[in-house]
Amino acid sequence: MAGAGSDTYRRIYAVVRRIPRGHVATYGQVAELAGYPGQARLAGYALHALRDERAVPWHRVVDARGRLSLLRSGSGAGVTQRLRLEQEGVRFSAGGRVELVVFGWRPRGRPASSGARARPRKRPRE
DNA sequence: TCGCTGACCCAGG
DNA sequence: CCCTGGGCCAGCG
Repeated sequence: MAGAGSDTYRRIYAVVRRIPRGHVATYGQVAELAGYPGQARLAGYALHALRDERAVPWHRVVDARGRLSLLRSGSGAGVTQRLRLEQEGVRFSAGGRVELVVFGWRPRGRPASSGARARPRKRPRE
C-alpha cells in the first residue's frame, strides 16, 4: 500500500476535506479538482493509503456510478461507509447506489453526474 | 533499480 | 450482467 507522504496525495486529501456533509464526490471528480484530471485511480490510491481516517471524510467519495468501491472490493469498511453516509442524510437506492444527481457535490453549480467524461482516458488507437 | 499492486473509469465484446 | 484492455501514481521488497 502506498504511503501518504507525497504532495500529490495531500492535494487529494485537501479536496476530499472540502466535500460538504450530506454530499458525495466521485473519485474522478476529486482527482480533477485536485489538479489531476482523468486520474480517478490516483484518488483511490490516495484514500487507500490513508492511515489517519479521522483526518479526511473518505466515506464521501464514491465511484462514478454512485456505488461504494469498498463494498465491491469485499472490504468490511464498506458497511461503515454506507452507515456514515446515511447518518448524514445520504440515501441509497435499491441497487445500493447513491443518486449523484441528488447528492453529488457541485462545487460551482455544475452537475456532478455527467461530468465524469471531461477527458478521454483512452488514447485513440492507430 | 525493477516489478509488483491497489478504495478507478470507460469503451467494447 | 460479465470480462478485457489501457491509462494514471507512489511505496515496498
